[in-house]
Amino acid sequence: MTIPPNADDLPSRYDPAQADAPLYEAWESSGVFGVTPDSSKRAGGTADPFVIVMPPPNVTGVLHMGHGLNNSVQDVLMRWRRMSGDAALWLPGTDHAGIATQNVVERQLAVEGKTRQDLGRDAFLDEVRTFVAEKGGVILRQLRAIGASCDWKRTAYTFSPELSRAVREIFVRWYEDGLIYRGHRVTHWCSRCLTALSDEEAESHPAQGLMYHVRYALASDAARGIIVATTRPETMFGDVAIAVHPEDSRYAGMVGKQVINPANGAKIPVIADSYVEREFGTGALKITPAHDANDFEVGKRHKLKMPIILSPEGFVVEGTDAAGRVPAEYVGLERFDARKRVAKELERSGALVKSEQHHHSVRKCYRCDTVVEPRLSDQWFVKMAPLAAPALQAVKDGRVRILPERWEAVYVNWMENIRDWNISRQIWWGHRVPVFYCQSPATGCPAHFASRDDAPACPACGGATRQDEDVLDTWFSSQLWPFSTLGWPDKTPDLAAFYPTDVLVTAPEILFFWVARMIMSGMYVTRSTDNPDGVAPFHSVYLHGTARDAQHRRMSKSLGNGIDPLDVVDAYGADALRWTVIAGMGLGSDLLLDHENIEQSFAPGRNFATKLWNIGRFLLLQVGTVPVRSLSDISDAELAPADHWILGRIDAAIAAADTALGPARPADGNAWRPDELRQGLRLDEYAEAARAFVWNDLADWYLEHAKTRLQPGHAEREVTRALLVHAFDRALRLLHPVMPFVTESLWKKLPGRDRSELLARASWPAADRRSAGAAADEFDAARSAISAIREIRSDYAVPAGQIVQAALSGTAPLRSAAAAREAAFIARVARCELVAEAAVPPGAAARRVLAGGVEVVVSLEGVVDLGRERDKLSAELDQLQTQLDALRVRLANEKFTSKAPAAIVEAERTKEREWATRAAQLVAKLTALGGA
RNA sequence: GGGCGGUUAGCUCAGUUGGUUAGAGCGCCACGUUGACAUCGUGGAGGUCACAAGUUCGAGUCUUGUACCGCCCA
Repeated sequence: MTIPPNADDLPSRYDPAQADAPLYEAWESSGVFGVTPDSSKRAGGTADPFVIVMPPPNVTGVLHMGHGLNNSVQDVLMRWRRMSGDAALWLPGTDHAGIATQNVVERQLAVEGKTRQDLGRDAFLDEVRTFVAEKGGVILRQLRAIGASCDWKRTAYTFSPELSRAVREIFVRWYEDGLIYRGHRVTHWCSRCLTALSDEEAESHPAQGLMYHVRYALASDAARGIIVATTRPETMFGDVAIAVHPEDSRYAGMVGKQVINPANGAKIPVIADSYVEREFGTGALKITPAHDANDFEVGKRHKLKMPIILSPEGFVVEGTDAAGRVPAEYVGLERFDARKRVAKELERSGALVKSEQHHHSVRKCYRCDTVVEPRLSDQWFVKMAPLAAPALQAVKDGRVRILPERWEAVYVNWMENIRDWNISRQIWWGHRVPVFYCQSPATGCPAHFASRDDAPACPACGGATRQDEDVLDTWFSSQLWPFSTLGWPDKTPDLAAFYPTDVLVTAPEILFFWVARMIMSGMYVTRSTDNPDGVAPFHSVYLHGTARDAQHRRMSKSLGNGIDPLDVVDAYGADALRWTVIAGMGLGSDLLLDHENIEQSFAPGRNFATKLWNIGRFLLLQVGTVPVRSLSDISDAELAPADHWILGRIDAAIAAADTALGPARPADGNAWRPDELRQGLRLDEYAEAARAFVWNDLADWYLEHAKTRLQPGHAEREVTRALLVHAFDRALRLLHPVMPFVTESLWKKLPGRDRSELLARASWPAADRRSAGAAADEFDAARSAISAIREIRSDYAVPAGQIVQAALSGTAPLRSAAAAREAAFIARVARCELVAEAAVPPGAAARRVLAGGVEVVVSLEGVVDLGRERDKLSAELDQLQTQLDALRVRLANEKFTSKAPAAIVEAERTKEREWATRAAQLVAKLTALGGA
């Protein structure tokens, strides 16, 4: 005989601080998170692969709530699929984060008064590597604290030798395919980071600024002029023309004439270009080709000079083609100082017609918030249109779905208007552009060429080469993540087994930065003669919301409104954190957390873990540790109505969870069918379904009911023990993906369980279909009776300790008989004594007619207020009568009965009969109470 | 300026192909410690589904317009 645990072994609360870490250790050391390629169906195994690649956090980053949310979602999916028998791979890793990491190290150097240039490229890179070695990877350890079930052996890094090889490979392929080219054009330039940025990296921010209206006088006739509006008068030194619309009658006579730039006295032509919008501003534009992307295009069309008048650092200079254009007193002025000074000077000279407040947007560097400057330079670009076409089609065909749906429209809109991608950065930390130049170019030597090898010889003359100084956009390497992490460009077993992956879980902010580019590059590298479009790297993109505070502001360091996930883990446990983010976040909605009231945000999760823990505690204390009979060995005849009922509830909960989470992949293996395109990934609905089952069915009803049957010597004790353990086992399995720690902790303790077994590798539950509906309905009749008696007690404020007399009867004898069979249960939980109806004094009783045909009468001798009971019944009757009248009008309407579907009409007729019966019963009760 | 979404209970949100008594969690109110759990239990209040018009036997759900809020891109 096994000795049952005693209450001292089981405190009344789960203690995550003590229990969580050893559980994680047990999972990790058991290898349950690991998966080998040979288990995948694609590589000769038997299991469907299910793969998620983790959006790699910055290598030196630390965990914030966004990571907590992002990784909780992924872990729920991974644990669900792992339990479902898939070859489940969650591949973790980090991103070298070019500009961001370089900035951090540069700031450290700045404290010592040094710049990266002081150190030189090699020494600086050593400095960054040292920093990454010291600080890097912290976030991966932090992810373990929230329970992330990654296959850590495969931890990848975008700047590792292996992934760097993938970067070179695709660069060279694209270069050789003509998809990468050198472009001389205006790009966004960050004067603090000293690098060009992509369009996506220069974020628009609303701004309030001054719009200056400046008059450019005609050189031949100072009395005439053109007024131009600009927000950046400092760029006037770089003006090379004034452009008007060719059909604009206001300026018809001026085209071809010269005007004088009031900022520097230079004579510049008035040109006509249909790019100018006549309705906008004065209808005339100053053209500064080197410092505005649109002006650059105009300048190209008109073969204008492109003087650069700002230094890379943002100071006024006479740069390329600008000799003589900048008055000496402006040289060396910071751009915003120069703006003020130019404006002042224009005002003094009378050229400034007016200046007015103006709403516009300015673009800022996404890494340092510096206002970016459009600047002419030579950069490497990827030609996007050929790559975008198949990636757009894949989404339109349903080979890739984007959830929530509205982001799909955003994706389509972006892809249809895609612009070329500037991939070169003038920083040092990153993959160096693998383009080489001949050191002593002779006739026949290429201007440049791309190479997989370092220091290749010039292919034409065989001479020495030098490598391009620039490095690649950090997103250039992360776009390869779904296949570079699996060994591409080699044909590895991993790549065969796990590409394509399944779900990509991330935030909408990086839909273009990362997701779209992964689809494009993933399809590109998997093109074949059989499949010219290639294979998209995942079939589902799940875009989750943002962590925000109670005022809906994005959580951020600068606002100080963040919540540290690790603080939450310490105070409430990882399960509570996960519960809050999963249960609290509908598909696509933001997660609102009040940083000033952590308790309100995370207590529900902790409370639920406590509830679960106490169900387990009750079960272990009452059921003991002796193994229980298996459900399949118990005959239907041994099952009580309550058993049938809980078995039905289990099946319903499993079905609800499966519907909320799945399908895991498209049924036909290629594209989503329209009917399944928007299904699944409702993690909050899954969590709620599991919670409702555990709390509202198992704990509130079945467990209460079991208390009597578990008494030592009770004939049904063994069946009850078995059913309780079965139900709780199913509950723990269902909840494991969202609350892995407390469920694992409890599951190990269930009777008959071998301590070495892990819930993390147990099977996901499937419906038993043992529940007989009629038997379950009997238990429902008892539940209804209990609720009715409780309502009556509450209505009449019967003291909680007082036992009342109650009788069950009604028009549905079977149901009332069934309810009567649960008399002991009803009596105990409704705190009543069940008597014959005749024993209840008619004048001092409250009655309820229940939907199932059971009628409940509660004797309230000395408590009941007859008038109040009459009012109550009248009110109920009134409401019912109103609805019944409306129903009868509807049924009397010939248009309804003839046009509505027969099934609907029949349902309405059935309802009419039921309501009429119930109304008649209510009338009878009222009459009995002396009412009208 | 172009594209897209939203407005349902005090708060945050569900609400399937239109089917007629609109749901949940949290919060709120009342009562309560009955041997798993007060991080709990029992009961309750609370919504003319933003507004207007239309389609329909029937509209939270479809159409159009208005107001307000938000997102993406310029």
